[in-house]
Amino acid sequence: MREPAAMGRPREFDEATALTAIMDAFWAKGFDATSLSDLVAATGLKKGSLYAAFGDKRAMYHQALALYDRLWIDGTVRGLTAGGSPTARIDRFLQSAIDGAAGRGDDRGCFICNASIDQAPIDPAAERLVQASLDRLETALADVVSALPVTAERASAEGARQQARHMMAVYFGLRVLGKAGVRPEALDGAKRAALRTLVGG
Amino acid sequence: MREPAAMGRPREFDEATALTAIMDAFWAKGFDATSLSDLVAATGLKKGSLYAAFGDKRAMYHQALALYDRLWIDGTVRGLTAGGSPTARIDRFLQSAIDGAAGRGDDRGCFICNASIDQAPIDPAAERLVQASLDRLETALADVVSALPVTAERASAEGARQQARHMMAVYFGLRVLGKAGVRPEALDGAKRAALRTLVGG
DNA sequence: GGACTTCGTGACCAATTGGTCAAGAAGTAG
DNA sequence: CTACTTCTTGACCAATTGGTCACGAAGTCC
Repeated sequence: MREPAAMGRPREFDEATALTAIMDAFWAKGFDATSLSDLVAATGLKKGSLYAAFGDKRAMYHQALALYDRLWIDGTVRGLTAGGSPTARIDRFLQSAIDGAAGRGDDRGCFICNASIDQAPIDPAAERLVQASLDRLETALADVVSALPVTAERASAEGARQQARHMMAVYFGLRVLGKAGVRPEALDGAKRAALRTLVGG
Repeated sequence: MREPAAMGRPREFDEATALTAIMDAFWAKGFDATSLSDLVAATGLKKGSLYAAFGDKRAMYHQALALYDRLWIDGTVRGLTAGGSPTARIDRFLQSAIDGAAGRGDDRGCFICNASIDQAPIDPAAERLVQASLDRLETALADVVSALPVTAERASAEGARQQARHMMAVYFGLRVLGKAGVRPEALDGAKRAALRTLVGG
């Protein structure tokens, strides 16, 4: 945590922006399909600098996941804790999965979702990072669900947790279907059916 | 479609079992992480034979996806069209996503789900194959939903479609969460909350 | 100024990647 | 048996993979 120090030659590039570029690369193509040359191209740095600053490829991936958590999960959690009725917040949450999908331009989906599929099962450190993000999402969702009008079903904390996890599943399901190229209108139908769940008793 | 013919030296291996081995390999590790050597090891064949019989790596992947559709999606669709009440069938459907997950041994998840994430966005042929499987699942699910007691919500065919897509999303969401290592009990809670959706009016 | 430390660069590395091909083996048709 | 066709095998290929390292450049500290 020593800010000053820094003896010798100072770094010429900004680590934060470099890591953002790394995150974008991994996010877009996944761990295996992203080569060192991709990372070099994305950051504009040379391999040597990359290794000196971030460690090997796996370490870069982990730091990219952590950065995603700070940049995007943070934002999502904030979006869930404020702004409109509980239902509206959950609607926005699910809608973000639809917008990020087939809508042209951004077909990267959700980095956490991608990492769950291809790295979590074979990389314990990646799994831990993913789980941390999932936990934060689930907690935020549980809070929103608890703020909904009370029903028999969600009278207990456990019932609210279950509904929160249900919404998580819908969210990631929409992400998968979006990546598969399912039309946005179809995703919207799924979303509406899922939301209808929350109102009734 | 000529069964007889076969001039010259006959093949020494069974193409069907070889393709099954290929499918298992791609299913377990994804397209990028599965190397030709992996395929050679999985099938017991030499590279030359593999290429002669199935084409290049991408072609093998496509055939693996098609085989998965025949072997597993077929089975899932059958499980949805018979055996128990509509609710019980959907329960079984969702439960299969939970069983195939954190339960030790099989952490391959669902091949279609994996392919949606890593190949569908960059391989049009893979996307088509995935979509075909998704369509079959959705149709089967819509039929089951229509067999449920009628409610205002699913009075229309469109309403039933939406609920079917909702269940699809939950299914794939459970697959993702399962790959991320979420505990089976937590997945079960999400499943129960999702199923409760279907009963009420 | 000099001593010291860190950084950037490009050359270099072994291993693996997906893929091809010639030659011999093993069949079938007449 | 001969002619022909297909299959199997292993050697071979260029390109790329992730990763290292020595050396000169560029700073800080006294």
